[in-house]
Formats: sequence, structure tokens, C-alpha cells
Amino acid sequence: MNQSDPRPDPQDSLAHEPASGSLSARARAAVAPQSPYLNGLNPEQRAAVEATEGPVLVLAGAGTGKTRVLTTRIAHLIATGKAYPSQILSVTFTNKAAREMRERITAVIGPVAEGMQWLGTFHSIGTKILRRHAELVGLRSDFTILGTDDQLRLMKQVIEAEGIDEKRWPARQLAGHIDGWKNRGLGPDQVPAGEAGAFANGKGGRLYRAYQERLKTLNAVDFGDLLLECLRLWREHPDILEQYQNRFRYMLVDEYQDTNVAQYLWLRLLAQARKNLCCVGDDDQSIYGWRGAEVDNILRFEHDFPGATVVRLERNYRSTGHILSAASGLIAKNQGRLGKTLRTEDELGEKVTITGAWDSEEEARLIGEEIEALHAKKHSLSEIAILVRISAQMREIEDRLVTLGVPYRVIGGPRFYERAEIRDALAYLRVVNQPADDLAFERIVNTPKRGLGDATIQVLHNHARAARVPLMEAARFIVETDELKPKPRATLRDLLISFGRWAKLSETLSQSEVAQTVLEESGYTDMWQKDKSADAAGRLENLKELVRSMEEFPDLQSFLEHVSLVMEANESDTTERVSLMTLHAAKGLEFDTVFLPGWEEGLFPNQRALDESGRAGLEEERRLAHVGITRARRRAKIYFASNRRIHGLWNSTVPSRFVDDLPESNVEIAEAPANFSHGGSRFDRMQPFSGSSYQTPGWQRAQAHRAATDDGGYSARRSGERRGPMLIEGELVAKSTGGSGFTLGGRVLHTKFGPGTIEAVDGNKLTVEFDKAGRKMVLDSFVEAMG
DNA sequence: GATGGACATATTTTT
DNA sequence: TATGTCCATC
Repeated sequence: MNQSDPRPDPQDSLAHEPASGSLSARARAAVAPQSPYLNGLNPEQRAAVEATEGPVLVLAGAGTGKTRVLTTRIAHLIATGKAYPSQILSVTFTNKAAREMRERITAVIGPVAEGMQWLGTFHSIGTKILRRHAELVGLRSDFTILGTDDQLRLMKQVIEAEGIDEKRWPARQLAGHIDGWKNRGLGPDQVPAGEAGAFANGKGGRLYRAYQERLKTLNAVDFGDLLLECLRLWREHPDILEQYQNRFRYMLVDEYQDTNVAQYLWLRLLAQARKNLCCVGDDDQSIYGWRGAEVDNILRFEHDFPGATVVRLERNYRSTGHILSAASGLIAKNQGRLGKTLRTEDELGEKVTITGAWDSEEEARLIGEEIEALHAKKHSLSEIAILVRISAQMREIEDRLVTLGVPYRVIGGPRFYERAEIRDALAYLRVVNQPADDLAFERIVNTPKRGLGDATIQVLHNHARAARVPLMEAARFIVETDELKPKPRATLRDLLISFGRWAKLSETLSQSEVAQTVLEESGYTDMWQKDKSADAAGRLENLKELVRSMEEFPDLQSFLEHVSLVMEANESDTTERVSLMTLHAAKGLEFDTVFLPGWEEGLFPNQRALDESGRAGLEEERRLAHVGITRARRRAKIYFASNRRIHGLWNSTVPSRFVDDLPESNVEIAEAPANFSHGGSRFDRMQPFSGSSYQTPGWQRAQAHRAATDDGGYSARRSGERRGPMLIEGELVAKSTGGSGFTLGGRVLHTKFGPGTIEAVDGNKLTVEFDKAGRKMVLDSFVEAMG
């Protein structure tokens, strides 16, 4: 291919389409007769690449070379002359994924890939389309994209304007409803009556409509609108839809299992004409149902797109045999799936280990020790990850790693652009760029504090609403009257003058210089410099980083655009560190060794997921477990603790059912380390898992025994005397409590729960009403009789 | 406008 | 337990 030649690449006109048999197409195909990029693909991958026409569903299991297929397919479409780069629509979920894809395509076909102007997230592509036709959906092309906090503030206003008590009906909740509706492609008029009534005694629908109207007056959209408004645009203007249908000769979607209904509709409208839609995904990795992803989209693909070619990628190139089989066995317990069986040609490798710990503290300690041991054996720390179900689990683990001096990094924390100081700075810039941006204006009018408090804002609001003008304009009017007290009036006037000056500044200075000036003159930087709290320095650093990053953009407008959709902290940290993150954040990543703590009922599968979504919730949790295991290349280590503190209260816990879902032949029960906290005997090592079978109910029984005996040891050890477990034919048997000295109404002291009163006795199980922890079922060996 | 106490609240998170 | 948010108070 001749890459230096500026080919006639139709961008806005579609006049020049290469017919598949055209001279140019054939000539181009002849340049690369061998199609070297196809080399090294396995037969399924190759099939997925070469099935260019019609709907195609590629079911790509974990580690099966999905991205490679996707990029090669694009390369193939371009190299064979089937489409120009600009005629391929390629959608991803995250900007990171889009960036990586672009890089990889470039690596295969060279700079032609730069012509792929329709490679991006649903939202960035939606934005691009909307900007072109903004006026048709009641927006101006310079509309602002609201972040979550702006959205919330706006909803709060809408709720208050309707005279509803925001305390009783919090904006967050309304945001949840509206988000849900938007995910399902429903505008205010399409929300089913029953649901619309779900909020504020039947006012949900009305609030949704009011919110949308407010957005329009502000010339703003939220994330959901970026898709919804496209849908509306295409439905109301079929000619425009047709333009896009013609433009996108081929469409590709990554992570199809994560699409929501709105995105599905969006794709379906576009694909209707040419039907060249290729969706790549893995139903077994659908873990975002709670935020609107519709597994059904992928399950129903063949039904929605009749005649679809389905290609399964089942050869895994990532993990060793036991890990893969363990993961497969686990996910096979799910009902709603298309079914794939991952296979590998790699060696069996190590079995997945399962380790029980007394409590979460011990769990953290065991993981820490294991990491140290691996590190001592030259295992790279960056190839180790600890994947937790909820962020609250991280703390204890972090504490442990800090104590041990193991460097680690938390992946996925708060986003750069969501931090307060960044949003404040951006708000200033938004007002400079767009004085009518009321939300931004309101955010910074009294930040730093300059004495323009609620009372002043209220006056501004009243005027703005009455005169139907933006706040800034209302302010201009007000300062000329004596409605405000002299002091705020002067301050407000100064601020207005400043904004006028800054707006002029942006005509002569670069946007980063403008930003610098605005932040300094407004007193914003000063505010943080005076702040003596621990994180003030970090915030100033972030502001500097923001100003620095602005330099890469041609103008303020495009920077703001970028920031509302993209903006990530650029971590260029190369030091060797262990990665700590949630299972959700781990999707798409891989590590040699993966630690999976917290496999306990209630935590994982998470009780709330079970309560809210029943079986579907359980299956999603199981997929999450599957994602966790399949992140591992060579070692997967599962942990559970018998006691975990939840909201400050100690709870005794039972191992996760997912532990029992694992095929026995691929896992092994880890030996607890010899130095089991108090110098170990042989018994210590045997205690946790002496049972010959860990399957339910035997496994549970063994756990109960273990808890009974081991904890007996635990508490006894403290007082110096040690109760050993009794081992009978490999099964651990609880030391007989001999008629149990516990009686109803008796007072007992529990090691974790403290004092309580016995309410029921059932064998070695006691129901105790604890003074602080409430009623719990505990084993008698956990408690001591009091006085 | 800073401080402190009462009070609720407590998954997963991208755009 | 621990954290954040709201309100009262100085």
C-alpha cells in the first residue's frame, strides 16, 4: 500500500466509493497478495477476520486473542480495498481501548490508520455526530457535556423547583432512575407509567422531563444524551440516518456484552442498511449489568441479526491448564450463556490454590507473605495482582503491604477529572469560554470564598429565572441596581470584570497561559496554598498537571471537549509494584500471579447483588469470579476468611459457593504456612484443610470443624495452653464439648463480638444476643462462659 | 466561614 | 468502624 499518497478519502461526501471489483481495489489487493497480517492466526481467528460480509458475532473467550482479531479485521478491510479507513465504524467502551486499538492497527497497516476518524467510544462518536447536527435536536454545536456532579446539582435544582423535599427524594436516586431510563433508550415520553411514578409520589416522569428541558436551556447534555439524541436525530431525520448508514460500510463493536439497550438501538439503526456489523464479546465476561449492560444483547444476536455468522474463539493463549479448567468448570454452572469451552495447549501448570484464613487480617498477612516469597524468587512485582470484590477490602491489604514495605499501586481510584480542584479549575475555564454556562458559574462564584453566599446566589437566580437569561447576565444587571448589599455588590462586579478580562485574554494568549492567569487572579491557587491540610500540595500538583496537559490542544474549546469525555491521569510510573484493584477494574488485564481474597458468601457473591437481582445477580457474580481467575497466567490463589468485619461489626462467614463450584481436580487446598502465627506444630499445618473432600457439604462441615477446633486453639493459645485438634482418618473432628456447659440465658464472652446472652443451644451452635453486635449464631468454642 | 456534633450510610464504575 | 454530609453554633 502506498501510504504517502493522499488518497481520495471521502469524508463528508460519499461520492467516491471503491467498488469491490474496481481497478483501484484490485490493484491495492495485489500490492499485498500474501496478506502477511493473516499469518499466525489460528483457523477460528482467521475465519473471524475474513467473514467480512453480513452480521458476525465473534464469541471471544478470555485470552483468546480478541483484540488481535479486531485489529486484523480492520487491517484486512482496508488492505483489501473493501473500505477506506474513514468508512469503518469501530466502537469501544473506553478511551483506553480505543487508543490501544488505533495503535495496534497502525502497527499493522501503518499511518493509514490515522484516517480512522470513526474509531472511538460510543460517547465520543455520538458527540461527533451530534455536533454536526446539533440544531436538529435543539442544541447548539458548542453544547457542553455534563459530568456526574453537574448532573446531580442540576437534578437537585429541578427537584427543588418542583417543590419536592430533596431530603426525602434525593437527587442521587433520581439520577439513578434517569440513568436507567436513558440506558434503556427511553426518553421522558417513553417511560412506562408505572416506573415514572416510582419517584416522589409519581413525579418521576415529570422530573425527568423538567431535567431534560433544563439541559436544553443550558445547551448541555449528559452522557446518556450523547446516545439518546443520536437516536432521536436518526428517527426524526431518516435522510441523515441514511447518510451514516452509507458512510459506515463496516461496523465493529468491541465488548459487545457490555452494551446497553440504547447502544444496541444505536447500532441497529446504523446496521440496518448494510448489515455489515461485527460484534466481538464474551457473554461470560459480562459484569456490568448493574449499570445497564444487557447480556441479552449478545445472547440474542443471532435472533436480532438473522443469518449471522458466529465464530467462537476458544483457544486460550494466556493461562496454564489448571487455571483454565478451573475457570471453565466454574462458569459452566451458569445457565444463561452461549457456551464456550476454553482450551489451551499450554502445560497444566500449578493448580488453583484455596486458602482459608481465620480472619481478614490473617488473610492479608498470608497474601503479603506469599508475595514476599514470590519476590524473593525473582517474581516481578508488576506481574502480581490482588483482585478484590469491593474497595473496602483494599484497606486491610494496603496496611499489610505498607507494613511489609511491598510497593503497590491501586488501579482505578478516583479519576483525575473528577477531583474537586480539577472540576473547579475547569468550571472557571468553562465560564471564560462560555459565559452562559450557569452550572460552571455557580460552582465557582464563591470558590474561593469571596462572600458571595447563598443569599446573593438566590437573588441572581431569581433574576435569571424571571428574565430567562443566564446567571452571568443576571449578575451584570444586578450589580447596576442596589438590590445587593454594597459589599457583595462590589465583589460581584469585580468578578464580572475579571471574567471579561479573562475572556479577552484568550484571544491573545495560549489556553494554558489563560488558565494559569485565571487560576492565579481568581485567587483559586492561593486558596490551596493557604490550605494546610495534607492533600493541598497534591491538589496544587494536579492543577499544574492540568495546565500542562492543556498545551497539547489547539484551543480551549477542544481541550474542554476532550476533558469532559476523556481525561485520564497519565501515570508514567515504571517502578515495580504489585497491583491492587477491584475485579471489575481487572477486566482486560492479565498477570502471572493473581490473588483473589474474600471468597465468602455475602461478600462474593455479594449479598446485595443477590438481593437485588436474584439468579441473574448470582450469575453475574459468578462471571466476575470467572473474570478474576482468567486474569492469571500461571498462578491463581483464592482466599477466604472465617471472620470479617462488615461496617465495623465482626461477622463469621462461610466460604463462597464459588469455591465449591471449582472442579476438584484443578484446585488444591493450600497448606497453611508453618509459622501459623504462633510457631507451628504439625497440627497447625493440617488444621485448615485436613478433610479429604472440600466439596459441600463436607467442605462446610470441615470448615465448621476447623473453626471449632482451630479457634479453640486460637483463644486457648493466648492463655498459654493449647488445645490440639483430633484427627480421625483424615477428617477433623471437633473436640467434644461434653454436654456443653452453656445454658439458655447464660452470659458469654466472644472473642470478637464481646459479651452476650445465650438464646438457643443447638449442639455446638449457640444463638447469642450480643450486647453490641446483635443476634448471631456462633460455635460454642468461640465463646467463654462468663461469671 | 470555621468548627464540631449529630446522623446516615455503607458494591461494582465508564462515559 | 469510618466517612461524609448537614446543620447549628460561635
